[in-house]
Amino acid sequence: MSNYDHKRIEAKWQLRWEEERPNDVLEDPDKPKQYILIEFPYPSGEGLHTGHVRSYTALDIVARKRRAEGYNVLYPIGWDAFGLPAENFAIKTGTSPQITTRKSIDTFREQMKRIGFSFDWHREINTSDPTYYQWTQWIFLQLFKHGLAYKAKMPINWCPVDKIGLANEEVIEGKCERCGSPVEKREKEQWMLAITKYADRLDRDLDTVNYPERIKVQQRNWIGKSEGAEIEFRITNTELRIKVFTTRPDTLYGATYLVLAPEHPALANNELRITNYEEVRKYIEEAKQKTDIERTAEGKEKTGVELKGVRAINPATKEEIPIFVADYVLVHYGTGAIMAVPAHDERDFEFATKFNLPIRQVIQPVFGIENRRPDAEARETVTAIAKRKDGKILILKWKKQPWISAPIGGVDAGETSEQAAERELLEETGYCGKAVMVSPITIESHFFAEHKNVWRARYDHPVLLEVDEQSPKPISPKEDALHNVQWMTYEEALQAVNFKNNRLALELVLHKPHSYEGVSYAEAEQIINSGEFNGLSASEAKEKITETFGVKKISYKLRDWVFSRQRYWGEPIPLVFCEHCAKRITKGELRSTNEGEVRNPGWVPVPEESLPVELPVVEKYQPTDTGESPLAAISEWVNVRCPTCNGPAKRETDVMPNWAGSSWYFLRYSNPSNPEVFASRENLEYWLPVDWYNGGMEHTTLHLLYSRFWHKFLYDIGFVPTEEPYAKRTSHGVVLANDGQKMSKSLGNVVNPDEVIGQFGADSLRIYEMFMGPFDQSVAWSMDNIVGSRRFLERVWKLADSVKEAPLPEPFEALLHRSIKKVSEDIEEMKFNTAVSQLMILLNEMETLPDTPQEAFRILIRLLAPFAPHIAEELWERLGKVSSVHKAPWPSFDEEKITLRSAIIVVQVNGKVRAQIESSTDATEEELKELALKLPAVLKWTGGGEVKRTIFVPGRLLNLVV
RNA sequence: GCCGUGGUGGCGGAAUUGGCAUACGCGUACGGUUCAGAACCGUAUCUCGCAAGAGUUGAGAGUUCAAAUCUCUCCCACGGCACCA
Repeated sequence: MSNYDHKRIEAKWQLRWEEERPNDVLEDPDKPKQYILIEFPYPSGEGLHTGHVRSYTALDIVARKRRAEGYNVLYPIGWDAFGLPAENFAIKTGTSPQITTRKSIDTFREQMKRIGFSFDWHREINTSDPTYYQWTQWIFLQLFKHGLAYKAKMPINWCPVDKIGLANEEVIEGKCERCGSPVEKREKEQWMLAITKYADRLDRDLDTVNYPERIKVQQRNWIGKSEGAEIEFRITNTELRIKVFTTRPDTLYGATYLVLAPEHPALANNELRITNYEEVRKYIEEAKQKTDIERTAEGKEKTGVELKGVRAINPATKEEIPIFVADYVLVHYGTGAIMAVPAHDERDFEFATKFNLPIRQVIQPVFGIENRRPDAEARETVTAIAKRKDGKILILKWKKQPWISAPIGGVDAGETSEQAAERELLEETGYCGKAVMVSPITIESHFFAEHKNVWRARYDHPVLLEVDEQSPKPISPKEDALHNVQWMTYEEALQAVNFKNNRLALELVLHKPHSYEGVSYAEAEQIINSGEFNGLSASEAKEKITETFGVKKISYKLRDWVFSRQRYWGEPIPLVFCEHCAKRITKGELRSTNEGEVRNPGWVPVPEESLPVELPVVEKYQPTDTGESPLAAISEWVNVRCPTCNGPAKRETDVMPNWAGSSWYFLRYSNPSNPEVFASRENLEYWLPVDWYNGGMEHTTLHLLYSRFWHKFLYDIGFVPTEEPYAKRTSHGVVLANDGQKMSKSLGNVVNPDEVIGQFGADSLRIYEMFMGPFDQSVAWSMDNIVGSRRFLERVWKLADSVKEAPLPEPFEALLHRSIKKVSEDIEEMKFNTAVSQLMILLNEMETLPDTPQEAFRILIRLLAPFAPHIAEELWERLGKVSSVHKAPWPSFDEEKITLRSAIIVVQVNGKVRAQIESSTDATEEELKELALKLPAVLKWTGGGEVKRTIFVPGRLLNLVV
């Protein structure tokens, strides 16, 4: 037989698939469905990237396997075609994005077909196609109508180079994500989407989906939910009140000053009647001019100005406390104002130290703290020891400075998951060791700064010893969850324990502080305490203090989505502004049931039947310096009639961000050419949710969150049948260049898949990309290693020559069945590298057989088919099959046949391998022991001595302890 | 600083209910084939040691008959977030 000629074979089958379209699917209610999805690419001018190939091949394998298992599989492809590169290219060359995009798409499509992906090409979509973005605009209008889109003047991140407003998500370390230049702040009218209204559900519903933990964690962090309270502070000389948000209402008695963000509205026109307003105004101006990097680049050095002539009243202590403006407080979080509790917050502590403000502790860990090492630095792990009512103890750890972030309930601050589990256990069983409100003492900050260990110094140091009922022994870290303890005195402990490695837990039993330099405890208690809340646990205190002085409140880090781009190459926002209607709505002459119109007076939606609002052809793509879209220059497009009053009106010239089209594309795949609706209910019900969605980690906080938001909204208004779009999400690692760096044009280390295909073939490329390393980890490309994959396929090719009707030898049959199992399971777990490895092992074994049994070879080909579809198809045909290998059912395995009848048992003496015995799998311990003790290799090490103990793992191992 | 992931031969990596560490592939060496080379085939390939043997999974300790895997104390790399009260 001829040599393996990948060019001929791949061309032949690609042509056949093009004609026969085996992967175009129709909805078939009688067949179970599988919706397999990859993130559709942005069709850049650079062509397909090896990273695309890795991800698409992986899910292609999954899709092909699912088809072989009898599922009706939807594996679609499309183009996320709006985006900056095409527009920037247009600015440079004058070539319209429409043209460059079309060209790029053609290239991508050709490249993909050369790799043999089993996409359903008849469902191809393109976000920049008017028949597609018509529906993007439609969805936007629904958001508008439901009051989730609003125009707001707000400081936005402005990139002076790209001349574009950026979403927070697009600002990386204060720099523009695209060009890396420092981002400025500008006030700009922007369309916003109220994603924060969905914050809670976006967080909560993560429990219902199958995403990797790290994605859930990242999303949760991004949403940043925190529960707390809003508390009002009265101001001395005005009627004004200032609201603060805090997660620690239990520390209210320790609030010794207030801080407002520079942008806080109460500061705008000296409403507070500050006597040093000039100074304050100057500070605010300075803060505004600072970019985000500058604010953080100054390190942790806090700045601020006291507002003279006004004071706030702490509602709990009734004390008058100073107010500051400082830029360490952010406007857009909480209420833009905080109550500062320096004793229990690092930042407040730092500020208070610098400005010499009182620091007042109000929370005390109950059972004290334990230091693993007596000389431990402040930032090391500290441990709280809690004693339960039944006498058992728990050791809880956190990594914080105990006197600054006093642990709430022992662990809340910075606890690990393990500790959380312990806490839950605790809460169930009930223990008496939560932090309590104590009568606090006031110390002056200068004193505090000099004596940081002062709180520790107040405790006595008896020793806690873990004691087994029978024999006392020092605490073993392994069993530190729950155990019986007794309490010993320090002297007793010294005698019972050896101090090796200081592995002795010192319990710092809580005592009332003895005395203080200058202030006795008794005196301190007189000065201030937590009043009627003394003695409560911190969590109880939170509840009660919130009830008494404020209201419960939940805050999120997530901010509303800046949805406007002053650009050309995007979906036009389908709204017009009508001066006339604006006036009538504000005056109340015009009533609208449309929440968007009410909320944004004068903004009128383009009627749905007039959609799409098509992107007009322009001559200049350059955005203006004032930040307006190039669309603003086309007066015949801008000037329209108002859909409501038919008066003169102007179109919105901003376009949508890239994220718009990709927020719902997976819905369109279910019904891609429907002119009536974005997708029919029927088709959505058949295909949704997406069963398996793979993509990059870089999209976890942007695309993934945005599309979940849109989906939930569409669910709420009754257009999609599921609350979550994706049942399962996985992510791929990045393919790096062989130098371990990111592939980039400027570094000249980009690998072009076309070249690899030319030299080695698409099948080799696919196999290599799967074999190169764990799918979810980054791997560097290697041109040297790819030959291994090529050789593997060549050997499969050659083996076909020796295929005969031949029986399966017994040990080989076991391997065959084990291989089916391994490959099947590995695909499901995305362990493609070991799946390929198993195929290699199987091939190696087959090569040692005198003849290649037909049956075994056919199974090999079927297992190989998802990975290397072309060669598999060709060999399948050579075996005389008329129908495609991709239509053949997935091989099944027999668990019985996997277990070998005989096995090699490892014999250890004292845990070291000394010999091997070949025996039947079901041999008993006694039989094997007898055999083993006759072996010279074993005798040498047992020395004929008595075997004290035997450990036996059936079918695997025998360990003799002498 | 916080959160997450990872650290195993010359290289990519395998092995996780604790049970033969280094599967599979690359590279390298030697041999075969060849006029020669490429390709291909075979053998070898963690370290020390002639060998018997001993050591080895980022470092150190612990638990165990047995640890890459579990526990503790550290170190390093990568990714994300970063004054979020």
